[in-house]
Amino acid sequence: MRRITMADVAERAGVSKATVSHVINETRFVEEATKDRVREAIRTLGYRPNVAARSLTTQRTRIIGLIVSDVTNTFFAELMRGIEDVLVDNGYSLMLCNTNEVLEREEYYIDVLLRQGVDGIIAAATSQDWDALGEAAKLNIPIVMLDRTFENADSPYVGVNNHHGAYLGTRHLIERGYREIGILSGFQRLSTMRERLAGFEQALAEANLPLRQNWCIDSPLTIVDGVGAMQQLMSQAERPRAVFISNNLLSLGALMGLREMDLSCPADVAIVGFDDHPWAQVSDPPLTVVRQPTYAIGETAAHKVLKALNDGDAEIATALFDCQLVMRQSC
Amino acid sequence: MRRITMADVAERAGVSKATVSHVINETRFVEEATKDRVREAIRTLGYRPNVAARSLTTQRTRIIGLIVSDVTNTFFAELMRGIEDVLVDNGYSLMLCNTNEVLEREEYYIDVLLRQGVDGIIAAATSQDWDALGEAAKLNIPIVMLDRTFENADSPYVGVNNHHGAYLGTRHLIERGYREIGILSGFQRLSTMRERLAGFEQALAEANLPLRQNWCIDSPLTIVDGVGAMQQLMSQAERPRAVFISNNLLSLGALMGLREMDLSCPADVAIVGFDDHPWAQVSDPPLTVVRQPTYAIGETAAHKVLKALNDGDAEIATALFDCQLVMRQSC
DNA sequence: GATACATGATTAAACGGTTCACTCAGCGAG
DNA sequence: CTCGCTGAGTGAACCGTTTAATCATGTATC
Repeated sequence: MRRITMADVAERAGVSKATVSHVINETRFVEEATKDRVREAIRTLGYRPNVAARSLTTQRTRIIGLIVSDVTNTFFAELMRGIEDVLVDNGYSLMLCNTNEVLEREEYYIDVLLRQGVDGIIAAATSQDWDALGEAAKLNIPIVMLDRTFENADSPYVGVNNHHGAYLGTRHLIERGYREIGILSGFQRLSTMRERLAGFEQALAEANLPLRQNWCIDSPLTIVDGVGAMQQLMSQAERPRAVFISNNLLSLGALMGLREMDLSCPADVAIVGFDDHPWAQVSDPPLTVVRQPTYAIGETAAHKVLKALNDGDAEIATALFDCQLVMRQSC
Repeated sequence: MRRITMADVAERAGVSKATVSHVINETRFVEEATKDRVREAIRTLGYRPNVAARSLTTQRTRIIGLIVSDVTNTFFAELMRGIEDVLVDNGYSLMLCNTNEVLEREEYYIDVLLRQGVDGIIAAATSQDWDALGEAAKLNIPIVMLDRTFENADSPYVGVNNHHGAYLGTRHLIERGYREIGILSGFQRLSTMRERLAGFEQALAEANLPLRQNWCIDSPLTIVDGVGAMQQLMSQAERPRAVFISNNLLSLGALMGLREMDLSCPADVAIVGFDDHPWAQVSDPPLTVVRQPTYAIGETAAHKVLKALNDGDAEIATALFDCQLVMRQSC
């Protein structure tokens, strides 16, 4: 069965293709009677515009590319939900690109998005410079940096005040009386991780506590790496009494690691994590965490791309949200 | 800056557009020397084919639409990861449609996917009949049902043997000596939920245990509803000593609900959940669950759409995976 | 009655690829 | 010498829209 095209509709309604187009897009005045005939034809024929053809002429696709590093991380999933909700509301679709934090895959995906001709890109990028995203920028495609950014990224950025968040969490540990504090952190190439480490350091410094390098562990942001990192930390001769953990996957891994070593939290070591997670309420122990307004971050990011798309010249500002300390029982 | 088109490449390489196309797609023999000139031109000009134009003639988009009900549910996220991994490997892109389990949104999205001209659809549908997906089927777009299916769905289905999974979980409770067993289940309109309930019932029947209606609670598949459902179950005069929970979000909610009521698991009530989750290992107590091979299910679903796309007439079979009981300490 | 101006719709040229049918040169066979 | 074939490449139609330019009609103006 041949696809129904605009020409079919035009013929059936006894008008020209142009008129059909104008009825559909409301781009010119068309007499009510004619409109009715067109709409009637559309309905009875079951006509559905072909977006490929449309994008070919309009040079727009109403697709936004979303680059994230790990969809199975609830943090990103929640972000996606926020983004997607505002996109649907505005008639945009979302093309998902999951990079697993590997650079080549990110580059590949950016190329795909450009061929696809996406109207905008929201990126929780794993790359740390303009090499990959620069291609998009050159083509004047609006980019919004999500969760992380990098030096010279002149695109708007939507995220949280990581420095302050980590500061908050660490200070909480200090206020609770802990003096020997370590940190589990991720790739230092990620701005979030650098900022959180800095916040951690500031809190220690203000309290005149020493920063011990062997208590600062960097690891990839996965659960298994979290297990390893925590065990590495805790198998030292002198071990910390408390740990600030910069990422929710690492927190989970850390909890598992402790279990394997038969250490308990907070008795043996206290924990404050970054990013809240529904399961953090029922874990053993329930985790004290620094929470980000994740869904709102997603929504905001989406609004920003759309804004850039609609009033093109407007300068889109970066948006930084505040974190919030959620106290539970891990310290 | 004007977009670079195929004509530019052709001119620069001193050949026709046709030749350029053949070089790119390897669709005819082209002399090595000519190929080189073309490739050189592509590189120096930074040419990137326009997929909209391409799809317009080929009538294919190399996009697969994925319909899921809740991206923040790790189960679906993991499914997505599996799907996406095989799609990238095959040069396909993924358009994400998150329905939040609301029918209208699903219908809207299906329409969007059809306009977009996706090549195939993988759907963890919320709809229970062909009303919504039928449109796609009529257009001969391959559909793969994911996780759930419905009566008369003649599309291939990829999921697990839910009946047996639930049976396994319930029997485990019985073997552990529990006699008063309830169930927390979801929308009965979803095939998964019906099948799990049936498996539960069979296990009870085989053990000659009564099925008490007031111990069978149905609720929407969200955490908060899980809290309510568990509390409803446990605030009865006579309450069960064990519960089989058909979904991971409900399990989490149940754990929270117990906590609020100051009941402990497994002392007051034992739990076996459905779907594993990394956090289930560190929850209090670590949850005994029926695990699905989630990532593999996703991969398989993706392979099936691609198969349908490549050898169009081949009959694509349904794939049912087995579940596995993961014993921890909640019973 | 001629001119100008709205009004509502049409025509045709893009948009950027793919692909079918065709050309052209070179070569071997009869 | 002609014919037919082969190998490499070209030309142009087409895919289904949007949109600028144009047109036909009716109405108001002078």
